[in-house]
Amino acid sequence: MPARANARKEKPAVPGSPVSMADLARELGVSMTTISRALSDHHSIGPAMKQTVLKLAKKLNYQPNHLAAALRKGKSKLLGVIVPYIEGRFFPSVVHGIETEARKAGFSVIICQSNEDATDERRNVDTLLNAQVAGILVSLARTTTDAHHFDKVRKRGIPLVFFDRALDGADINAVVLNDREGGYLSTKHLLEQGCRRVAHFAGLQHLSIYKNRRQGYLDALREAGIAPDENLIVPSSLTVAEGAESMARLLALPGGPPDGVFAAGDSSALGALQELKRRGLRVPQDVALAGFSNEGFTAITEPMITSVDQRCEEMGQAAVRLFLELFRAEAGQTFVARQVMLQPQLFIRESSLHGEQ
Amino acid sequence: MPARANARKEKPAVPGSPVSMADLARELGVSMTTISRALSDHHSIGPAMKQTVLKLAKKLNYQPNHLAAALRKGKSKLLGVIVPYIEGRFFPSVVHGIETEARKAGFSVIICQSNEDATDERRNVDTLLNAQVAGILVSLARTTTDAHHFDKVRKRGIPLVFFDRALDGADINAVVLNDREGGYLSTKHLLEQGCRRVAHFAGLQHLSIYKNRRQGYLDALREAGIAPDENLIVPSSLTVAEGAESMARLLALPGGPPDGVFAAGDSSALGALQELKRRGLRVPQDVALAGFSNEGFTAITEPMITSVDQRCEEMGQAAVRLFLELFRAEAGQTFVARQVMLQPQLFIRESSLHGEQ
DNA sequence: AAATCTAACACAAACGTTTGTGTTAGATTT
DNA sequence: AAATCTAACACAAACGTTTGTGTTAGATTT
Repeated sequence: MPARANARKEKPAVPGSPVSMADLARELGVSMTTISRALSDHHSIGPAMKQTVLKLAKKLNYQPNHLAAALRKGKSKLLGVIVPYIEGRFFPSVVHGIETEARKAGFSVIICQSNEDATDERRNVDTLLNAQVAGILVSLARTTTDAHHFDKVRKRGIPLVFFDRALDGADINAVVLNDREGGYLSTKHLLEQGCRRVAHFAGLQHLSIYKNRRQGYLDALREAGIAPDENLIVPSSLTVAEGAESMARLLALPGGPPDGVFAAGDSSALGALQELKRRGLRVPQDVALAGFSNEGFTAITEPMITSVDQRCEEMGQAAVRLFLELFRAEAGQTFVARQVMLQPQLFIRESSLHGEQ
Repeated sequence: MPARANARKEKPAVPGSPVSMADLARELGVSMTTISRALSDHHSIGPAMKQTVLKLAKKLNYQPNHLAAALRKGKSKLLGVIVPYIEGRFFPSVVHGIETEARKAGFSVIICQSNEDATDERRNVDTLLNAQVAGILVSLARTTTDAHHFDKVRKRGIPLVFFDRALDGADINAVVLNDREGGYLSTKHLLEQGCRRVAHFAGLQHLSIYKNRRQGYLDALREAGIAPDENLIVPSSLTVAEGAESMARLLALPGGPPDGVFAAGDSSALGALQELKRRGLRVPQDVALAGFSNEGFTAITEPMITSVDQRCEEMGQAAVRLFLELFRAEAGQTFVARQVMLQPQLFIRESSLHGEQ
């Protein structure tokens, strides 16, 4: 038997429990230091010993305990993600992108839902901090106005990255879509197709994404020398039902119906489409339509609906990359907060193509 | 100053770092034991002391370190979930159900994607074990045939629950949909609508879900006294394109076209619908259609497509509940493996309703 | 030949909890 | 009045790592 070092009480390995570094050390008659450093490829361990340790680790099926490592190092390999909900197309796709990109860097993602509720969101933040995550990626709940619960995160020096729905201000890290550009491209396209009275289903204006889409719409109008008509801008919750309803109201407008609609959400564009078809109006000949989000169903309806793609997966990836930069720069000094803006892509489909019909 | 107990080296609290139990103990001049037990409402701590500790914890904004607790207790509050991917309707909804239910019980969920790849799945299992999860919920990758990587999980005594896509065998815990019943209900409904030649788009037969849907189809035919016609059973990857193609082939059948189709997936039903419309055939008058999964688009197409709902969220919830039972019974002896079977729900829509058209 | 360097390891403390086992003072029982 | 009990705390080890600081033997330099 070789001399056994650094074993405080020389316990035998208990068969059922998973094998630890102590087990490897005992087996080889070396210290745990050597095991730990051999496994992490430290320079002070000889190549022969490294081989021996690696081989034994494989043979005994040693599995490192990340919890213990995280506790000691003060840094886990967990990445927290808070989304309003996991449904529809957008958030699942972003999460997909996040998980894929995070795993490449060796991080596991813990996912939380805020259910669009600020209180739940606050609880989520605490949960993630208690789980000692290395960073937090968050898309704000609709009801979040007070953002004090994120102060804790910064105070602890934990990287915080917003995606899609971010706080205002220049001192935050965020990945967002250029919603203004999306609104601009969409409206400009409708105008190029010959529309002169383009209406807009506008989302809740206290959310910047909807404010920006509206601004893009206005910019495109101005560029075309068309004065915006307040009657054509309809505040909306952007549901299917409200889309249909808004469409009906627009058709009854004293100034005449619009010849195009840019909806800030696909569902409301769908509602409008259904309403138009019910009335026997043709899309796009009578009214051209464009939505936002590039939901799966936009390629299925008849006619298919033109829409703005939000680059969901790229957004997730970009958020993780930004986190990684922050994480790695941590040791350094003050990192300048950065906003990454993704460019939207307009998918032109039948609902807006006059020439093709 | 009160006497300070149990402080090995009497370190002052360093301002930047988060407050620990040691800080609370120092502040109150009691032992960490008292702090820990006061916070966990242990009976050997007096009510007055409990109040004092709780108040101070709140005042100093003490946040427990779950990692440390998990390390010491050998039990974390993390629940691992492995899904093939996070997209479409099914898996995001199940994950939604899982997260909601898990959080109620104080668990956080770590999510992994296998990308339908057995090797990734194996890696996911290791990752989750290394993260010391309290349990694993998994829906198998399509390519998984060898399931040895789950042996480790059992050996460690960690609850393992399959959902939707499970291994065969009676010694596993699983929550699945009664796919046979789904196929049966769907086909029976088509027969009741007057169909006599019902075709079936069948998925990959090595996956039990598709085998069972096919069996349900056969059962319904037999019950109606109709001999199954092999020409009407089309092996399919269930994509939109293949659905259209299969439909075209069926229409050219020497024995005449079918008057109904039960597709094992909604996308292929959509493909069939599109093909029929291209050819000027009427749905459901010429050919009635029913799909499977109750995807969002089934309520949007014209006509809307009849489909079987898979109870995605209930499945997630049921999987978590089963995990919790296993988790809590752990201390006890052998738990008898259980299979929970959810009953599918048929959503009848225009694509199959002869009477209504 | 003495002094210095380097490679390759070991010591031991530390991360922040939890918990089985003392210990003490006061209350209760005999 | 002595013995026993209970309430309310403290001691100290432990979970499985990581890491700054020794220590030693052999190689290299002066």
